[in-house]
This record gives sequence, structure tokens and C-alpha cells, in this order.
Amino acid sequence: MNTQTPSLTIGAVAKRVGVAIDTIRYYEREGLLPEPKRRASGYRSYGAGTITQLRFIRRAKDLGFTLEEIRELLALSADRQRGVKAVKQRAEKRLAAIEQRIAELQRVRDGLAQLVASCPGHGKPEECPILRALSDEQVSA
Amino acid sequence: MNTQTPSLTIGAVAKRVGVAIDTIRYYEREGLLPEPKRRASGYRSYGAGTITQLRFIRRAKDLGFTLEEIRELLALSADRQRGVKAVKQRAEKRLAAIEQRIAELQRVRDGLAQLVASCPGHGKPEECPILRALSDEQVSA
DNA sequence: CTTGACTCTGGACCTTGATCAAAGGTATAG
DNA sequence: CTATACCTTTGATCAAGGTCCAGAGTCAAG
Repeated sequence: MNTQTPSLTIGAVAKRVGVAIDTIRYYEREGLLPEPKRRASGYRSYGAGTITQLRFIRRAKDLGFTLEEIRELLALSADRQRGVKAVKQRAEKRLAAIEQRIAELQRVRDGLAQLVASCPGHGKPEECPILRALSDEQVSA
Repeated sequence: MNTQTPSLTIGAVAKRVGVAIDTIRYYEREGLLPEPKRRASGYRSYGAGTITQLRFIRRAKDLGFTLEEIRELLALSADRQRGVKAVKQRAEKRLAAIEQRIAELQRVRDGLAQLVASCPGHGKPEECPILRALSDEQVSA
């Protein structure tokens, strides 16, 4: 059989996944990646599974999960018997947080857009709606 | 005329605005607040303008601006000597950045929402779309 | 063998937005 | 006068998520 794990160095893994070497070691310290096998020299020796797992982490991070949440997700997915429900719940929680953040930002944008639209871009500072909104009364230092 | 600035202590300002004393000094260090006048004793002596400015900072922060962004917004108002045009331009720049951030978040949300919607919330992990999307193939440690 | 690229460990450092501590000075009520 | 509440400064600490560095060992090519 001899399922030769391809035995990648940390640098090769980093390059493939597009993440810094230091980050890989950091994830290992933080328990997001298992401790890899070592060569006689002490070099870390990775297999294909690590690539997969790192990509998982990166995608989850892109979706706004914290490393702590990702650690949980990894644990849940490892629990192959029971994890799906919990996974979905986490994802829903994340989704709600993102939607709230979007709503906030839209509020900000609307306010700012209104100010920008109502500012002629010239004239007296006292009449600039943007400045007026920023400070009804400005006192110099 | 003698426009007596009310001369508030830092503690009084903090109480009025609802922010910690430490935070006010921190903002001062970070350039979000101008250095206030001092009494003979060295006490910071604030006027009404500081209240206004702190409220502005707090509002902006509540709206999700970072302190860095707020510093920019305040710089806009400091620009009042240099013209409304520059002010409007900077506001537009900020607006564009916010819109970009919203677009990013919407992309993330859409991706996550789709995953959540397609996950039944039970069954085998191999069939959970969320886990599958995160990692096409999971390899145990 | 030599060179240059790579990796190892451990720990220091970075950013953001504060918050707290220590050691001392000041203002104010009673 | 004294107590104590409040002020000053510098500097440490926190969480997150890394990033960087020194000094030493290792690997592959020529």
C-alpha cells in the first residue's frame, strides 16, 4: 500500500495555500492545525490534508469567522456523527452578525451620502452641510 | 466680550459625555482631541467645544467608524479654513470606501446565506453543504 | 565542498481601542 | 487641618491575529 504522504515542507505548503510560513506555525501553536510529522532534521513534513485544512481555515476566515470559531468548526466537523446541526447554528449566528454590520454601514453611508449630496462644494464653510453636521459649534484648540 | 469658556475638568467632561477619563486622555494622545488649555495646577481645562467634539467621536464610533476614520473626519472639519471643496472631496472618498466595504460584506453574506439555506441541519457531515464548502475533503489530523 | 535558499526555535513586536496601575500633586468639604 | 476625591504622568496590559528577527542547522545544486 504505502500511502506516501507527499511530504511537503512548510514553505511549499505556504506557497500553495497562499499564506505566510509564520502563519502556519502560528495556527499550529493555536491548535488550528495538528502537529505535523517531522523529518530527522526536525523540518515539518506535511501531507495533502494540511493543504485542505488550511484552505478550510482561510475560507472560514474570509466568511468572517474568528479563529476561535474556526477551531470550533474544525472540532465539529471532526465529530462526524453529530456536528451538522451545530455547524449550521454557528453559520447562522455569523450570518446574523454580518447582516447587522451591513445594516449599520448602510445607515452610515446614507447619512454621509446625504451630506455629500447637499454640499455644493463651494461657498462659505459656515454653510457647508458636512462641516455643520460634524460640529454644530467648533472651538479651536 | 469675554467669552468665558466654562472651564470644565476632564472628569466633568467625561461625565457629561459618558466616556471614561482615560479615554479622553487617550483620544488626546491619539490626536482626536486637541490639547486643552491648562490651569496653573496643570489640570486640563475644557470648553463646550470639547463636549461637542467628543459626542461627535462617540456617534461616529457607534456608527462603526474606526478612530483612524474619525481622525480623518475631524480633519475635514479642521479644513474649514481651506475650503469647502476639499471637505467635500474627502467626504466623497470616505463614502466610496464605505460603499466598497458594504459590497464586500454583501458578497460574504450572500455566500454564507446560500450555504445556510442549503444545509438541512442534520444528516452526515459529508453531506453538509457548509462543511463541504469549507473543505471539499476533510482529512483528520 | 561551497553556496544560497530554506527551516528550526523562541521570543519580541505590531495594531486597535482602550483600560488600569503606581506614585505623586491638588481641590474641596467639614 | 485633614480626608478623600480627583487630578497628573508614564508605562503596562489586554485580545486578535499575526509578523519579524536572530542565530543556528539543513538541503540541493554546482
